[in-house]
Amino acid sequence: MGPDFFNNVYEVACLIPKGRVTTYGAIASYLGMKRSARMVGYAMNGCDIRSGIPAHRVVNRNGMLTGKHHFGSHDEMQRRLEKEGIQVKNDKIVNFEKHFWDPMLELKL
DNA sequence: GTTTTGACGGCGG
DNA sequence: TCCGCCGCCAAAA
Repeated sequence: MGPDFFNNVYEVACLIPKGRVTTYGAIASYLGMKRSARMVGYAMNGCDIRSGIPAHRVVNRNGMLTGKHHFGSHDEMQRRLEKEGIQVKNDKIVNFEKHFWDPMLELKL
């Protein structure tokens, strides 16, 4: 794990399996900053969409694509998710719980 | 320096 | 169930 929070966020994001998604809060919790979910979002804001970080797999706890405006076009995030087999309706992931990937549970450290 | 602003989430009414 | 307030904390203004 890198020394700074931002890099840790990026590392975890890259570990999200294709076709799965997680939340800002789950990542924050995994990094020991449970109450700083906003910082995770802020960190993702700093990441370049072209850097290869699958930021589209990170949504808020309701499974809503709140960060879609940070992608090239408004439907870019949704398109990427659907491309991985995740259905999105009204900016919300269908069967969110089913696709949810909890780093705390899968990585456990 | 201080103030505002979020890609959030928990809790109370 | 739905809605709104509040704590969180780093960056930008």
